Amino acid sequence: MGPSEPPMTSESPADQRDVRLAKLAKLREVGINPYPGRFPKTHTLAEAKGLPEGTKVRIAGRMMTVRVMGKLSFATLGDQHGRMQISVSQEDVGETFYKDVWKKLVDLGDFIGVEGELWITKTGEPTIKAATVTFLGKTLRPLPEKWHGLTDREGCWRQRYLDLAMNPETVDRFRFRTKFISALRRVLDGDGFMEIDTPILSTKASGAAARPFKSWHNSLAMDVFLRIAPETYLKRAVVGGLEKVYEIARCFRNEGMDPSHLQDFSMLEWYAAYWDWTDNMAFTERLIRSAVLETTGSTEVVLADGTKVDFGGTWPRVSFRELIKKDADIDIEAFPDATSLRAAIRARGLDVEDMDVLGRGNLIDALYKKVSRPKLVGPLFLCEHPIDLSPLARRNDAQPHLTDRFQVVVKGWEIVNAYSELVDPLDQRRRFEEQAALKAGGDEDAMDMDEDYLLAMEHGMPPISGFGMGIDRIVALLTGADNLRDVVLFPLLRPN
RNA sequence: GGGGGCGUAGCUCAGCCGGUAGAGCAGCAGACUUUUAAUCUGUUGGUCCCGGGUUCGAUCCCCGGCGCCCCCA
Repeated sequence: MGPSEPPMTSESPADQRDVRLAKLAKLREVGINPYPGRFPKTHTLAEAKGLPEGTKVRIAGRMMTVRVMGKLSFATLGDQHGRMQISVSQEDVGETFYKDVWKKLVDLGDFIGVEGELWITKTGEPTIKAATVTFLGKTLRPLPEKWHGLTDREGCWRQRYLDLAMNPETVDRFRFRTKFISALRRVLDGDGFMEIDTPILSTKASGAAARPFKSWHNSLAMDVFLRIAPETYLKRAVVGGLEKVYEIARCFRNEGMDPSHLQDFSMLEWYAAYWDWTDNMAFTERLIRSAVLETTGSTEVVLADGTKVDFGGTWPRVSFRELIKKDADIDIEAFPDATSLRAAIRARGLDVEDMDVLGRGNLIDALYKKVSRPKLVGPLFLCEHPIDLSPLARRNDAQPHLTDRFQVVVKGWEIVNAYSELVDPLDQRRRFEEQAALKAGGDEDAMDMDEDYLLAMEHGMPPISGFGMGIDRIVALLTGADNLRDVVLFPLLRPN
């Protein structure tokens, strides 16, 4: 032992990390590599548990608990799929190894490999009787407590690896996320959609009404923005003749955070040529229903607060106008501009954030979010959005002040936003101009003019219907999480 | 932006009316060949989030700050 390593005696108190550093040095001293290169396993722990007695196996995992009783020990190993008991006896592994290595140098949290055969203890526990124990990775810090695990919510976010190592339900939640996304991919791929990648960094944050993150490209010497949506690029692909495309796109919005909004999040977007919004609604119901059924085993889901939501069958269609009329007693059709609508909202004694700077579209949206959305359980389709709320959506043929658009709302959360796309380049130009004017007037969520996208549009678009879904949100709903950070492995937090 | 709450050992948590801190687990030393939150004996470990203030004395009261949560705008 070197001079810098504290002796492990009760007279010389040491930090648990110091104790483990000393053990690490000791391992090397006795010729054991604490960090070997590989360990071929024959079975996962879950697999090994189901084998017949007497089967020889090589298994590996992290030491989760240990019970040393003189010359015989039991320990629990943990791997990605479960836990399993092993037994280590002095008789089998030799007195020197047992006393000097197993009892003195192996800590909870260490990775070990075990070669041995399966037996069943008198309490019926399938156990691997170790013929050899191999060191696979020395830990320098203790794991959280074996019984309670890591429960501190902030701790789980900041040190997700500990949350994963200690709490099986956390692993289950993230495994669900992965399975759900694969289920979505499977339906889309099976329906002839092509998965493509579009830029995350671009010179224009387009495709949604949101504030972007801004950065600087050194060698091009220009501002770049992190995408707020993949929309305009996916539509450029449709211009090029890719008729059904989708992307699972990480998007970034430099806006307020709350339990249902993160600054970076995953969105599924697709675009289908020759479809309209009603085709899209039918497909949306089918996609979500089948992904939910496949991953949860039912179309009915219980949310974090106990509310039951059923994704089966046909979901109700509710118009934007009816909803606001019902909840705020305001008929938005009667107020064709922001000024009159603002007066109507004030006359009902309602207050909406940033009321004086919002355009009519965003004003209606803010009103809906205040009076209606929190009450919605769903799943339901919210339809007939006003045109000034939907700068990229197609105008309805019969009611030109409305758009062919729908959202899916579940428990007050917007899960999906979709519409028949605007494919008329001249109409699109006018709407960009209106948005730019709103932005100049202080509506920071309004959109910028996007000439490059207009150029693509002018080369011709077929009828298109598009769709966007917040992956994090639906996964949170389906897993009973009430904060999106519970379904993101490593959420952004201020440094502690 | 406003209001409320939380922050104590590696982890989970106590801590009364202000008297400089405890438990369980983990760790360390020992006993123990069928345990599984093993048990038993002994024992180490603290920037009580940070900085001020009040006080003879502050984990506790006051002010400011930091991190996180919840609610509201």
